[in-house]
Amino acid sequence: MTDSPTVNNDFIRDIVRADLAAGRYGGRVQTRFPPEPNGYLHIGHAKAIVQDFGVARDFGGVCNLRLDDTNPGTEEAEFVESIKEDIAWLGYTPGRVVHASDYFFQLYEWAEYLVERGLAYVDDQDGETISAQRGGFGSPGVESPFRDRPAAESLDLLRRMRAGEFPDGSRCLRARIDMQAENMWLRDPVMYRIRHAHHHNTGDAWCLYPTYDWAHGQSDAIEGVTHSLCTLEFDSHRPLYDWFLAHLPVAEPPRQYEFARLELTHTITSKRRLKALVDQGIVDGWDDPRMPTLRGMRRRGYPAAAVRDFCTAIGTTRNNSVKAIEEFESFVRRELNRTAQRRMAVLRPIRLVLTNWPAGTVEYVELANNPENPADGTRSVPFSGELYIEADDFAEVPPPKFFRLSPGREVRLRGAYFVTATDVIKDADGAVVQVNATYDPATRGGDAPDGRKVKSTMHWVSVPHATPIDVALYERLFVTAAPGEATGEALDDLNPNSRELLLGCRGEPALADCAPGQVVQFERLGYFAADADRPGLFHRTVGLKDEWAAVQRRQG
RNA sequence: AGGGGUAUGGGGUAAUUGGCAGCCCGCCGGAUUCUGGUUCCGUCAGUCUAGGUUCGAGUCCUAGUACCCCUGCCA
Repeated sequence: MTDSPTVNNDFIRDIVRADLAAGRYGGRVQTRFPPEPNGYLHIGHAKAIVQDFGVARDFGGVCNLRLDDTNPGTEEAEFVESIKEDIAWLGYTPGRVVHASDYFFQLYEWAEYLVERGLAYVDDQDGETISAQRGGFGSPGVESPFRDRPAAESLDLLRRMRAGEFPDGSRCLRARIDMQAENMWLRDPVMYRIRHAHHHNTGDAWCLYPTYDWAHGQSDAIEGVTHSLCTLEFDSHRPLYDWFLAHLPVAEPPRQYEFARLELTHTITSKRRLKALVDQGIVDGWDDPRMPTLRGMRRRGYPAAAVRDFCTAIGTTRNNSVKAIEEFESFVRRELNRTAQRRMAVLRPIRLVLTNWPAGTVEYVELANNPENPADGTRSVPFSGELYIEADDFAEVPPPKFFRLSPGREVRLRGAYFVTATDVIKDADGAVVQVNATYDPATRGGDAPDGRKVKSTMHWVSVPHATPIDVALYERLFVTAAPGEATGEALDDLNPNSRELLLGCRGEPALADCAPGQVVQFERLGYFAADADRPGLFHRTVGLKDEWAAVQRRQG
């Protein structure tokens, strides 16, 4: 390929800088984000969006949103709105919102221009024949018998095609390039196909629709795009992109640059496979929190800033690679740690009774909403002599390096008191159902006047104030494959994920105040997002770093 | 089969174009801490293979190997 770009983590900006320095495009930078409106945007698109809009922003240019709607069979107006919303959620504003179909007329004029110059011709053969004639890798193609028909004849036929005289698939317009070319896309590619179909934007004005290759570069040129960024699979299309523009009256043609698409472990970023999950009812829809769609991630509580930062950090290269989902999660955690308020909730409760607590007394303790951000203020949480604590926070026989509650040991209940376990009550099976303890009234607020320390602080919920809340837990982010696909990982991940589990208890009045979509950190349990539509339902956004894994390891 | 692209610690990604292989995630260890979280510090570990050029090679040359993309009237 010509001018293969240097590879580094931001080679596109290097190119733009060089173009600017060379005075190309009059010092102007313009990009575009060109999704086909046939599905919802996902994490893979986020990388392209961050790249397209980011480059424009960094160099004082604009980035248009261009709906690439050249194929009326697959595109629906329904998706156009969602695409606009998702881009806005990510924090970007298109310079203009345009459609490839806005350029259908100009495209058609340019097609006649090429026909008149003998650079395009109408082929009367069907698709199967054309495909067979294209040849294969290492073997040349066969020229169409219509390749050398007079320009006037092609022009006449093209006009009649446009007028609707011929049925679908009966003829097509082809660029007249080179049937011997090593690059398949140069073997007289199809420019126009006949489709008597309704188009969401142009209605019934056309029965002739341009292919991607005929529409894309030309749309870029019409719009004033300078740097046309796309994914690596279009690398082999670039000579065709350049060929069209070289033969059209375009002064300073845009250039196409390709980068690797984003892939994540434990995730699918194939529109086709995501659609299968939706269609088969495996997930609730495109905005199911398990989906790697922008809508799914938003519902799951991923901050847009985290998605943006991740896409920026992974850089833009020409290396195919699969990013670890853990790295993405680390960006989500970093952002959420700054912004999410803290709340207490107990996932697997065990009862803790303070035997020396004055019966019937309730106290309120003040807790910081977010130690990372004091401006978030404090809240009052009810405390009583009957509490739930995390079952894992108590061990009748503490293993080595276990610092939390066990008989005879003193720990702190966050923001409240020091407590010391005295004895346990077991059920018929010998399982601990209640831990009895005493509290030290002098330690109110969580500090001992005599300066003694405890090795652990634990979260708790007052039993009389506890309320169950729903939490949708996901074992791992998203899903890995559509059902029935032989990846070996598929449904195992999905089954436990899709269940909604009861998370224990709610003791915090402020929990009820969670706005739809708000993310909180439940102490030591992870980050949870309040569902936008169902009050009282929380989705697990991400766990804390490595969650309990480190604990398990230490405990052997 | 032909063409193109890409190979750097466990996972990613840099290296002023021939000059001390750096950074992020992760792991492990330490310090701080009202949660074993956060924050801070530190450790571990890498140039696909085989030759060659050179004072010096991740970088240049030769020959291999592996993976990705390309024969839609999809984008």
